[in-house]
Amino acid sequence: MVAAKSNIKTYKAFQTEVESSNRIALSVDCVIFGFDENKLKVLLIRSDLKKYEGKWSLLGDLVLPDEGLDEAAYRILKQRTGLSDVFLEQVHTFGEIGRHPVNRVVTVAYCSLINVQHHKLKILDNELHWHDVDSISDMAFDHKIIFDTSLSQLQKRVREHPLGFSLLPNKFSLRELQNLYEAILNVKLDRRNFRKKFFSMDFLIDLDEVETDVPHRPGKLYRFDYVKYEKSAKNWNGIAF
Amino acid sequence: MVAAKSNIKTYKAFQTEVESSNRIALSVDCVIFGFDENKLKVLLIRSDLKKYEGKWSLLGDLVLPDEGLDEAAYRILKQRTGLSDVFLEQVHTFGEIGRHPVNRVVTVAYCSLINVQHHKLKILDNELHWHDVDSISDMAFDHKIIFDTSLSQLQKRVREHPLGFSLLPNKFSLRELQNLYEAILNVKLDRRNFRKKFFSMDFLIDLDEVETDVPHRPGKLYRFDYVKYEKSAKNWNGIAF
DNA sequence: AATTATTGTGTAAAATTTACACTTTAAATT
DNA sequence: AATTTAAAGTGTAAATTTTACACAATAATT
Repeated sequence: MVAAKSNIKTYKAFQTEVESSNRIALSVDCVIFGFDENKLKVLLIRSDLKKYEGKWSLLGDLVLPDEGLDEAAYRILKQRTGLSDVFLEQVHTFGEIGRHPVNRVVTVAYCSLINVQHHKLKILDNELHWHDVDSISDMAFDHKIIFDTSLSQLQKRVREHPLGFSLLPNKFSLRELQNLYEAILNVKLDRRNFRKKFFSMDFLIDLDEVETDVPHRPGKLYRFDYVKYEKSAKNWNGIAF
Repeated sequence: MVAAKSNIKTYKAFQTEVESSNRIALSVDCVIFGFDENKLKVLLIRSDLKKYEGKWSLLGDLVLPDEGLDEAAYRILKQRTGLSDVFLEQVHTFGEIGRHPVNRVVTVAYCSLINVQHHKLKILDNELHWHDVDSISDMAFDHKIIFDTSLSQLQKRVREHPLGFSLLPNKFSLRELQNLYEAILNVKLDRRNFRKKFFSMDFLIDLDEVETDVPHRPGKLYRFDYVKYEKSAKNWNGIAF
């Protein structure tokens, strides 16, 4: 009796298949958002490719053979900003044929939110620069598309989860929080309704402190209660404005 | 005067960098959802790796050097189901070090929604099988995680956009539509409120036909107005249940 | 003709969202 | 010290959306 035709491949067979296919390079690009002077910013670097000389690009690197994708993104963040322990989320993977002028490079985009006031944050490289998100026109590679996708996703996420706090200093006033949301969503919000909404969710901790050095009545300062948020996040419906 | 130290790399330099790094293989895996007998289904194939013999896996393949990611996903769908022109959306990219037992393979997951009643649909391969989504336990590789991620994303998407229609025949009754939503979201919905909601959005076309061969009062049949949806999608707030 | 199973329909209460203006406070100015 | 300035802090009513809920109509089956 003849054995039934089998579809099962050995390891060897698979390995051969992988090796014989032309390889594709894999990179990670980070869209690093910050918030400063009431503006949403993104951290960019001058392109290191001659073709894109003078253009700005996202912070990225090839993924190392022995590191995961998230890991690669964290490495880039750490290298470029000195920060670890920051918000980081995969956004989308971009793999159009012609997206890189030299090689076939598929890139996994990550969105990161950092607090630019953080004392550890040092922009180590003078090729790096914080750009206003609304003054970005063209960029190197397909990075404008990646950036646009990431910003859209941030706008969506920030309505569903209070991620925005990652962009603020630990202590912040409600005005700062509202400015942040207005900057991200690019809308004007009603102050009373905004306050009502945020107080109705239970994760602002009143610090019993107030702003200093403001030329008017100072606002109270709060911090975000991550613990309470983690617990209540599931049964919260998001922010409607 | 000495020229300032430059950060600019030539094509050559980049190419060398890419080539010298150990390469990572890239694949695409499709989570193909269907809806049949009032149950949400997913199309799986018996694993072709000896290690996972007897386990089921998603439909995937290595990405070819000259094809984009979406393109690769469409190719797989076409090969396995005979269908083109179906809903397809990238979900997430999985790149943990040990996720593939033989090689370093990073995979881009796609979610696809197909109408299993479609006349073109032929499951060509008898290694393929439609599984109830709620009876899936372990799978080959990290495919259970990929599947869970895709299902969660589907549940979320289906509340924001009426994607569900892709899973139904062209003509459907409101009961079928509700069954679909109940199957995807795994909840019971109020019939009157469900109908109200769907009629309040304007993209059901009354076909002036009714179900046949039902042993009770037949329901009216509708079809989905893709054109109207495309126009009104932007200013629609999603489905709350 | 009666039974059966499901379709089709409306309304009232509850919850959420929106629109909107005046008083309070601290710093800066006179 | 009094006045000015700029933003903080606060409540309510209307509109909208969501939820809960029950009975008459219809076609097929008996």
